Amino acid sequence: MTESLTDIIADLEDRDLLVQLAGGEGAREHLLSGSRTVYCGFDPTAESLHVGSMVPLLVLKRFQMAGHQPIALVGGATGLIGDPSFKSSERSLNSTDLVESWVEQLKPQLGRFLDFNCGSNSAILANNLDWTRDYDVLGFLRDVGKHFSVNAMIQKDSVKQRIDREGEGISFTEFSYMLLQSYDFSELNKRYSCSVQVGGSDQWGNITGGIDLTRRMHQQQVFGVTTPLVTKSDGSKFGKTESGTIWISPTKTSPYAFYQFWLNVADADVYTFLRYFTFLSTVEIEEIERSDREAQGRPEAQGILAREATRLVHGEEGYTAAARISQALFSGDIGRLTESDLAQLELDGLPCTQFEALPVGLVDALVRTELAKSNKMAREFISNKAVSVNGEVVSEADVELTGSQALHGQYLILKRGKKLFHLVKLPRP
RNA sequence: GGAGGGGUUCCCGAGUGGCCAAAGGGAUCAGACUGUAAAUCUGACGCGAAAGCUUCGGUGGUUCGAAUCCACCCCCCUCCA
Repeated sequence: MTESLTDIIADLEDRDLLVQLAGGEGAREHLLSGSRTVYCGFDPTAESLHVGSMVPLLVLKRFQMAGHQPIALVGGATGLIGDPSFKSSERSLNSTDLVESWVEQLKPQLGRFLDFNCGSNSAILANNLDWTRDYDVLGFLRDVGKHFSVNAMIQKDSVKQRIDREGEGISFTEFSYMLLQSYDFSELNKRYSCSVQVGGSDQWGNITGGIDLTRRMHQQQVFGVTTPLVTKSDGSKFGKTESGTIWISPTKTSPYAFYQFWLNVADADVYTFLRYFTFLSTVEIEEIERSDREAQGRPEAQGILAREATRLVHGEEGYTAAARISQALFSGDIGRLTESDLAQLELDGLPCTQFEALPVGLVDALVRTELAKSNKMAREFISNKAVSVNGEVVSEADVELTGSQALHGQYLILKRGKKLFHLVKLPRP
């Protein structure tokens, strides 16, 4: 498999996915002259990865596609400590049980992006708890700690605000994080001859720490590649919507919601995101951009991005289901949906609530379906003409939902605002 | 252990006895305009239909009345030991 090496660095540069190379001039040459082992770590800070983690993860995949061997590392150990990099305040520690369960949930998510069965550059899944759990304190301080200068560590940008800024501080626990991540790199170098680490640009300090440590402990020159942190043109935070974080896990964010997230990406960001989040070639992406510019009206790019990203994360089936729901709900005529269309929407993961009996006041229904947080909000939405039932705007707060309105005697589609739908299911008459 | 500073509604941040459900900004939500964009404008933003009720780290207290005063406790920060 090593014979088909491509220039991964050129590819990353092309896609604006390369922020910095660490480890000196030799990095590109190193990657071009042979199949290398490349690692990227993901800390368990929740039960699922979110879209923000996709950039480095896909970069790892890009390395594999370019002929290198990827190691996806789950931070079973580092997740117990907490990375202080560019965090404005100390975080509270999660229990070991919790972190352990998150590790188990992250593993399959990481795995699905990489190929574990492709010969010499098959992916490896590792957990840094494996080599830190039984490391004794004195040994660690003597072998690893001795190589770090606190003077240098407090100069790092990543912890500067925690040290300089009035009103903030940093515990020794978090301060030690860098030692652990650095040690991971040197350990992976020893175990797997891993010579490249990929990470977001916020990981620069931790990566260079690992490069130095590996040189000191094993006399090996290793390298780092940092990827951009995804930002949005309007300055708001990437990966969050009104309903919260966009997760990879289908139980936390349905494929439909995931698809909608990408579909709603701003024009100003969409071509950048195509480069970051899809495997379409830059030539294809430029072509999309050109044709969008020439056509007036709605660009194609969001649809393509949504399709590609959803396929990557939720597979072809997830994508078709998501696209099918979107098509049904946004193409207008909700009243024309057939009974099986509606049943399919439910199966496809449109949020759905079973009601036991009718009539139910509309205000009540909005609260029960979580389309409104409180009765007060529900009333406000109704009076703003933001609520519709089966596609018909309802502006009277005291309206009751009755069985006779139900489509095919069984379903009601509630809509709040322009984009939020909820299926209400009634017992069969 | 000592000295000092601080903990306000999602976030930042005013408020230092009644006019405070608590300024201002941000975020968010809805509407108009649109392309399920962006920008802009309008409105909402503790709960309640309302009367009213519950909030300003916690618990008690002073007072006709407390986010504001007092006591104790918890947590954070800075400096000293």
